Amino acid sequence: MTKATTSADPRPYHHGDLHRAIVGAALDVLSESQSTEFSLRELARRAGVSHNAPYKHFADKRDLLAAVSAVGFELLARQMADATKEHDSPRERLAAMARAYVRGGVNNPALYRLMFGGYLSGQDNGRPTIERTAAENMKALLVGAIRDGALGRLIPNSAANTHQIDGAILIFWSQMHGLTLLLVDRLVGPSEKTDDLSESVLQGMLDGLANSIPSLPPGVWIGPPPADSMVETVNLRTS
Amino acid sequence: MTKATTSADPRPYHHGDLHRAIVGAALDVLSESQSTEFSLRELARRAGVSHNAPYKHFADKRDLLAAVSAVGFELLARQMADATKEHDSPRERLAAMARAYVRGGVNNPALYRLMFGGYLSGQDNGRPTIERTAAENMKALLVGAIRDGALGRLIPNSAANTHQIDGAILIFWSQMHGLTLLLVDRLVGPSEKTDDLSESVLQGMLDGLANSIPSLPPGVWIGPPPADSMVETVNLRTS
DNA sequence: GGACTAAAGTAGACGACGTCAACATTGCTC
DNA sequence: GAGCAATGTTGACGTCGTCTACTTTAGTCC
Repeated sequence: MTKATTSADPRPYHHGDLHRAIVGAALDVLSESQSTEFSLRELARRAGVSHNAPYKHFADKRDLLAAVSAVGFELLARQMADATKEHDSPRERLAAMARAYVRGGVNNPALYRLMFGGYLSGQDNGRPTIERTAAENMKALLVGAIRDGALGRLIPNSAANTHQIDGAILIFWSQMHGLTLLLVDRLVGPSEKTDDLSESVLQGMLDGLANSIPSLPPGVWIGPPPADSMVETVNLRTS
Repeated sequence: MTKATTSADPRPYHHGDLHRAIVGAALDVLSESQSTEFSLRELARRAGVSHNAPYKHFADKRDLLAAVSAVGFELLARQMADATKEHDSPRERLAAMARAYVRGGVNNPALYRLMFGGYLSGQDNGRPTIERTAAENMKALLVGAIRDGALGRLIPNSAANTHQIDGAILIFWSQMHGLTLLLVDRLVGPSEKTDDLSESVLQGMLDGLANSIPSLPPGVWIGPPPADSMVETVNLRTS
């Protein structure tokens, strides 16, 4: 009976959904302060909870950051998917995706940097699973658009074409990723022209891809690394 | 006379060149731990100096990080310049630059992330001067290669062509920057194929640029933002 | 319906960190 | 050779991530 359990106590001992509340607070802080260096304790404070409560939901700070990052990937994928809905031609769908992608990064640089900045992906134990699947989903969107003919011709989903599609995706993704980060880091600007820049960079890229899609060297992967490439870093002491 | 000043004391009270020593220690830690989260105190320890000595040479941690980042830019520019020396054709010079650029990032991800990661460029008071000039130098290298005909034709240095060159640089830079970061974040791999990937991505890009160099929208800048674009964020209380 | 248990939250401690202020030592200048 | 500015040291403060031990609550089983 340390605190009165009077009828209208607004704060019960148990929060109810602290996991979601903490992630939400992190997203808030991220977009308010635009800095990736916030403290776990502040998130707890915002959620109206003791500084140690989050540890019941996240193993450590990195774990929390991974959850936030995963939400970021989902958000971005949704924005890209939504953007394509308004268009029919594959070319325009891809362009809309590009705009949405770059815009997503520019609108919330801190979140984008968290997603791609590599607090995660530290070589000790690769990118957390929750994040990997979110990133995979995003990649699937691109595959669709390119296969449907964004490059001026259909690319049926055969084994041979897989390499072509991967080549195109690599170019597209790295181009947009690079543009986004240059904008975010203010090495290119101004960011009000984000859409124009996306469009002209995309145009230059498509001109190249329409002529020849470079075939990637064998053994290359795009997206989160395949599981077998991490065998040596996995915990082997389960035997 | 707190400590004996005996003849062969290996550590004099004054270090001699602590500034350089600290930056050097930071570069060491960065490439050893591959984490951008090292402590000022550890650098001091490595330099064999009290935890507060660095403050006589750097205003704060951010200031130190900026110095390290500037060295990173200089290093990268040197590697790019060296790489071009072995080649005559503009196309090959640009390709060598691309390889050197991507390789530089992949060989020291933590440093590359520090350079572009945005501890700096926080919107409070833009990127530190020391870094800006280093980044400008790097950009100048690209301008040279592209002007000299890397796209298959000479682009004389006229005012009209400036926009074309900037368009080409934007595409080139964001493409290589994006590829580098995808490799660094292990979203594309394996990194042993860095050179192959650089080459095929470069090829796809040049095919596009050879056909049409997109003209950038007016008012766009590439490289560190022009001084006048930051007027509003500058401290105005000096009046 | 009441005891038991596991989940969820709290309290307090620890060492490390960035930074500040006060002090000590040294090298340079007139 | 005195004085001063530059450089280094010591100790302190508040904050952080994380650990351990304790308390409160919700659900389950007889």
